[in-house]
Amino acid sequence: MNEIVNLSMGCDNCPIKHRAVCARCDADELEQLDAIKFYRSFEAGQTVIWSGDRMEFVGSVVSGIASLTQTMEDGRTQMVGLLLPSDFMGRPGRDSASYDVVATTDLVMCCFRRKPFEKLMNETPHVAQRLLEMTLDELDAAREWMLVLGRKTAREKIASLLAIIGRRDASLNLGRTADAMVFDLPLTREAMADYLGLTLETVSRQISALKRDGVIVLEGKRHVTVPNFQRLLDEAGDDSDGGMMA
Amino acid sequence: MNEIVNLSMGCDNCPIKHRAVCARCDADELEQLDAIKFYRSFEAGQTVIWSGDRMEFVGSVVSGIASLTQTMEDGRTQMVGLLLPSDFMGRPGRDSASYDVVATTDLVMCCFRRKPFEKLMNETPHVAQRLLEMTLDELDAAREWMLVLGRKTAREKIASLLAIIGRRDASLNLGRTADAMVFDLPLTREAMADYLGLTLETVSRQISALKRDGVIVLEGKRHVTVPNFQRLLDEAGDDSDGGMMA
DNA sequence: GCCTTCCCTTGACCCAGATCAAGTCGATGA
DNA sequence: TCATCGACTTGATCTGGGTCAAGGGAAGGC
Repeated sequence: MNEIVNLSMGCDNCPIKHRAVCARCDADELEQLDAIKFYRSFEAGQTVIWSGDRMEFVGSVVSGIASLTQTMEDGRTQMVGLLLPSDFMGRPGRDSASYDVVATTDLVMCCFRRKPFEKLMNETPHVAQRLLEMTLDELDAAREWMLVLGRKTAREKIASLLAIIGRRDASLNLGRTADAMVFDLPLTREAMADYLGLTLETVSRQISALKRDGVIVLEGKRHVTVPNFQRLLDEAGDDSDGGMMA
Repeated sequence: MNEIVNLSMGCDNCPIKHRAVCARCDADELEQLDAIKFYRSFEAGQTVIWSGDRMEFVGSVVSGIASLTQTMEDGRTQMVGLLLPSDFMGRPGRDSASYDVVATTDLVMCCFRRKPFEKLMNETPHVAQRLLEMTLDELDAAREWMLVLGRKTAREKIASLLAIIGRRDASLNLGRTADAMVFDLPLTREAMADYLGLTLETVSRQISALKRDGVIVLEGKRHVTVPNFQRLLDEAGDDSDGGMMA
């Protein structure tokens, strides 16, 4: 695909209008944004932009998941962020991408041409205000993740990731099933390993171990049930409920 | 100390006026900031604020270094940020601290009462604009650090940290000595370990190894000379010159 | 139906870095 | 002058997670 698509979608019925970078905009500002916006969709596995490439647009994830990764010359890679629906991609004021951005699932993005977007940001405060909030949240998430990467064991890392994905899913799918939590993993074992600073073999082994110990129940390779969420948090080494995600 | 101090210092001769959160402000805005500002100094080792404490002020580091650390219940700690001169502490809109902030060296901060600062931020765009820029830089630095924590070896981690400290020092102390770089480590071995996700013994061993291999020259325990900066970057696993810091 | 491919699991072995344990060095103070 | 203390170094040993290797199982193509 990688085509500009017409989704017959406007801002009115946009699923992320309350959380995206445009959430604070008034009708007039939305109109200005509308003039420079277009939708693009990507298939799972497709690269949205390569690190170092010129960045012609910035934008919001409407649906699906994208990952930000950094790569060393010798091929070691570390995922440094996950873009979930409503998250913003791109840095105003910078004209080349700092990370590889890859669609982890099928992905739809609401894009803005970069130059006009920057201009608009300087002229109207609401976009910049919201972007500051979102960036501060991302910074907190990144710092939370530094603790995971630097100090947690492999088992704790896996439990932390499951807790984050589970919590996010619970907040989106209003379905709060008493205390049994059910979700599908949106990442391959390899992507999880890249996120957690582990190898895919270790990820697989630790998931098997958590399953064996009854912390999680697996159906197939991706469908997860967490019978006792507090138990999962204990395994993650988190006090009470720390650990938000972008 | 921990006292409010009068440093007979105004904004005119402030050493960080070109890089701090107030860098974009005009005379009028500076005056408004001046009305809610005060200086505080802390001795090396003193805690500026504990995670979870109510945050009465936000502010900029004028001189010295502070560290942000996260701690798990069992005592494992991870440093998640270093605040260098001109860096901003505190999150507008949040009323309790998310991390322990500790003065790593003697420290002077230019503080603003939080509530009036937030109000001012909503009314004037220049502070918010600058804060957004700074937050985006910090986010990049945090992500850079995630690669270090997740994928680098102990030796590469040490080399990365030395490169960062050295580069910062070079940019402050205009003294760019051809290509021999000289600086003092502002961190103990333990603080380095906390930053790098290592133990202090491993830090000590790797520093000894880099010294033995001629990558660095040590005088005493803190004074470092880097005869060949490119060599250090190679040891850090960085391509060319990546790895900024906050 | 069968073959390929991708994703995942499991086992055997190894090593980088953690842990445990003694020191060394230099500053401070009695 | 000597004791103390904090910062650091170095050695011996252990172990969690990496590496290498061999498969399994489900989906898609021919």
